[in-house]
Amino acid sequence: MNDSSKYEEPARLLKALAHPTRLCIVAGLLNDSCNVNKMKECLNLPQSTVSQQLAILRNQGIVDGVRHGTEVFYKVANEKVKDIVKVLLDDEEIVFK
Amino acid sequence: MNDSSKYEEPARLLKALAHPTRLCIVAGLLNDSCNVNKMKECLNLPQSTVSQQLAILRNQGIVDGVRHGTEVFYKVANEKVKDIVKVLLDDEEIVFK
DNA sequence: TTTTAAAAATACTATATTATAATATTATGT
DNA sequence: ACATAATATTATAATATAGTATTTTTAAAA
Repeated sequence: MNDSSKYEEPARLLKALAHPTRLCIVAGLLNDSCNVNKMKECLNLPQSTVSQQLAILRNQGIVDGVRHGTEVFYKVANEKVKDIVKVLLDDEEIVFK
Repeated sequence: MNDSSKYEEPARLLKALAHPTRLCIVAGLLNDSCNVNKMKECLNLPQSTVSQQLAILRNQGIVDGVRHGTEVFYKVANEKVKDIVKVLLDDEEIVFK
């Protein structure tokens, strides 16, 4: 039986990843954590845009952030997502710098 | 440099997968090919809906179909996608029947 | 060549996503 | 308490996607 309700959760997960900015964020966090300001510089996007994309990733448990003073450092919080992104991007080294 | 144009193609691929029906179709085609009518029965969706979702998957090279008479048999045409879907769905056996 | 079956394409409404400016929150330093 | 820096939230206009009835195409059978 191919009850499609079974696919709703995994589809939601993929959907959260399926955007160039969000994919770039996750790829950049695969190896090192990073704060929002640095991301926004690297991505050349307004802070609000980056925060919104981070919220979408957070809502799916793909990333999570820890606050250090005024900054929040994000990391990838889902191992399955790490594997998927590595397969998708051919395991290349990606870093925010 | 985290130039996000680099992520546009892979994001498009994920986006095509990121829908319960399309994910279900791809999962169902992982091991065996299938024609549209059988899919539509299994999925309990109108033929036009299934064909539209197949068109989206075809446009990203995720599936392709071969015609046998009036029927078109679809299969997964992208190895990376197979790997991603297996990781995502924990490698479970899925078949249209 | 007309009919029938299967699949694809079209048209169109409803809904969702995207991007970003503006505003609010949270934490720190003065 | 006030100013400032970093991040989050809200509001909203533009654009994209979803679902499906209807129409068209493709191929086979009568």
